[in-house]
Amino acid sequence: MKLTDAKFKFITSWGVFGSQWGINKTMAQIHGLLLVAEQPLSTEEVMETLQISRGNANMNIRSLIDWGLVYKESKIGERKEFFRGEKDIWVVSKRVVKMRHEKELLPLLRLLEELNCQEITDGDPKSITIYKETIQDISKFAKQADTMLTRVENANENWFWKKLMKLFIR
Amino acid sequence: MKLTDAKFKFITSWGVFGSQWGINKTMAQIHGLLLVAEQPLSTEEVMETLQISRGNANMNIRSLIDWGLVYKESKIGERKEFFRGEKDIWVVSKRVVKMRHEKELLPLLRLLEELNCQEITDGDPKSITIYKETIQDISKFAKQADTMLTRVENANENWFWKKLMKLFIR
DNA sequence: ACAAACTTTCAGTTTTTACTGAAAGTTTAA
DNA sequence: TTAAACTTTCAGTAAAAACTGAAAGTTTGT
Repeated sequence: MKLTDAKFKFITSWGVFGSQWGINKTMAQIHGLLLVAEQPLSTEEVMETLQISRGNANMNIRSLIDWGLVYKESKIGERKEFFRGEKDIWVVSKRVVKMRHEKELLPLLRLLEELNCQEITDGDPKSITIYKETIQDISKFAKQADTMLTRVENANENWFWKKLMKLFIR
Repeated sequence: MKLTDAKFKFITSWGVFGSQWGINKTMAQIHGLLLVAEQPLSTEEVMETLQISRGNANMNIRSLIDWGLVYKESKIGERKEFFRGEKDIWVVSKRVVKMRHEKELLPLLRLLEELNCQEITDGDPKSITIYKETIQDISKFAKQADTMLTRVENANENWFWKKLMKLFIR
């Protein structure tokens, strides 16, 4: 098998996995491409390799930069921008965790807070109690998850895995 | 605020959060509805409450059953099927983790295994080495994540949080 | 100040995903 | 064995998400 073919296989699959997470296929493919690229690539090279339009390439590269998974670079003597993928997979996952934390858990916490504060004025008292308990349970859980995620986001790789592995070996 | 309104607010938002994860909006709404329902509900009641068609309700309820988030129940004297939501949020998350583990991580592990085995016959030796290292790093990480997830899936709630909290408080 | 080189935006289009509703299938009771 | 009561399926349709490409915007060197 040729190296190029292996890389293409990786990129394509990375796209599929990405789309199973909330990340769109092209965004994941660009990320995959930059993960296995030895040198930073230009927008043109990304467009060409993945056969996508300029707009598409540009938008998704921006997104990846927002996520902290790709960095903008310039080469001396070149006016074009080049893009370098974050290669440290631990850093990549921390960024993804952080993004999902913010976009998925924090809004839930806010909603639960709001529902917890709302006085329920109308309804069968027993039903109200049951409902409040349900919301309380979910809140408690969400808060614990929040604490844990915050800590993962600030953890150091070796320390994290070492501790975590130890933890699970009863 | 009326109890019914609060519940509706919860259900609608639960749908939004669901759709940010891979779960489709209606599936998440049905789940939300059954989370705050005191009694098991019939397909008809779900259809009516969420204003959705029979086919849609049926399909998504099946999905929820597959995920282990909803149980089928029968009431004596009633021919209809009723559906009860899993209320223990810890159980709910374990099921979701398990599902995502199977659908998202295992296929990645298989791909990486495959790429690791493939002999690369053609390409610059140095480039091949770099590529192999990249794949190796990702593999190593994916395997650790796999081990961890498997253990979470089998963990007991109190034990899990207690240990985890201890772990993170340096 | 100009224009070449490059990046960003966005209206229109394509692709993908989800939903409807009616028809087919299944179960139960008489 | 029949039919009523219920569940499932799926072809067609609607809604949502992603992509294209050309036009507008920006930066840089002379």
